[in-house]
Amino acid sequence: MNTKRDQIISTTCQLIETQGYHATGLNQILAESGAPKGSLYYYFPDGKDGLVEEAIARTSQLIVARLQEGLAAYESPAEAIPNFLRSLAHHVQASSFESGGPITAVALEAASTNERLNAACRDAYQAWQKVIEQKLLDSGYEPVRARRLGMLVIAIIEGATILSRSERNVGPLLDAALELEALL
Amino acid sequence: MNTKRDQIISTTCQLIETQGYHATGLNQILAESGAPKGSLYYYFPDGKDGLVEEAIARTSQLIVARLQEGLAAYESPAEAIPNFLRSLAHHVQASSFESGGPITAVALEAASTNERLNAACRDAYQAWQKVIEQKLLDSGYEPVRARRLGMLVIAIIEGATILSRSERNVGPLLDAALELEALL
DNA sequence: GTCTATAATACGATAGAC
DNA sequence: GTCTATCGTATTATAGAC
Repeated sequence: MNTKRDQIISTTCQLIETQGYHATGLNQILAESGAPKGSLYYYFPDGKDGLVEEAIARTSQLIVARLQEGLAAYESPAEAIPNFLRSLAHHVQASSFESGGPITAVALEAASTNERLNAACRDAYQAWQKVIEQKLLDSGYEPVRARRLGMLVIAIIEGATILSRSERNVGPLLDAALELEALL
Repeated sequence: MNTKRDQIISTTCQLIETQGYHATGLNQILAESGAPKGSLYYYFPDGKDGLVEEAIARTSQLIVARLQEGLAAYESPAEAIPNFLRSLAHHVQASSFESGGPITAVALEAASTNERLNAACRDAYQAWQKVIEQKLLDSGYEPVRARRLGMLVIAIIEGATILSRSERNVGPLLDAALELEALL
């Protein structure tokens, strides 16, 4: 296991979540990760884009795991999904609104200008939607609706997180959880 | 009326919508707006942040107007709001997925790092939520619920737009419209 | 109002020594 | 694996001429 390389990736995950892609410089990544300054292009010969692509993929897997774990805690999706939003609200507040929506900024920055990173974000979003969709299928939702709701839940999480971080108030995430209880 | 100054602002609106804040340089703004190179700090003595702050405010007003106009076309919010999402989907597709979520990227880039721009985005989001909330109040929704749904609708618009731009497919926006019909 | 010139700094990336 | 040094190019911003 290459722990230095790992450290660079996880620092990148944190910085792009808080600041986005363009605001996060390689110098800052090196400095905060404590990695040796000469090692970046040794570990990531593709440069910044290769590094960020890996960071997005790692974040994607982490969120999939968190989603699966959170949803497994309740049998009914109508309980499990709103409670996942509440745990997310807790996480956002605990980070002083510096975390939440770990790839959203990059997704928008890259959507029209960087096909490689756009693809990485698209894959992440689709993976997250699938976890929700599967939970709904397992409890008997019709396939078409399960797919649609999988999308909607991720969209609501993204949107409510943006509003919560912007207001520095988790009200939007908590209110969204309430409305999802009514919808599911 | 200062049309040169206006041109700079509207070019800035378009660029931050497509690319975000940090990816949009002053040089690019000047070049694409056709404004004279020496005039930027004459019109915007506060520099980039002052300019972007005005761009966000202008975008905010434009969206308020579009929302009010769109919602006024149908008496029932359960018709009006989903149809607004459909018109938004059309707009996103017509722009080849370069438009949509006009301040989302900036909101996230600025949330933790630029209080001035964060405040501008927060004000915009609150203004948009109020338009939805008022439409719901007018048709008899309970005040607490109207407020909550005003937030949720904006969150869904933000989230579904992100997913649509990321996938280059307006399916998420159209599906969200369908689910909002069921919810409202 | 608009221009040029430039300061001061940061960026991503590469080369070559060790 | 890690280093330093550096290239080339962006960035925001300012000073001063016209």
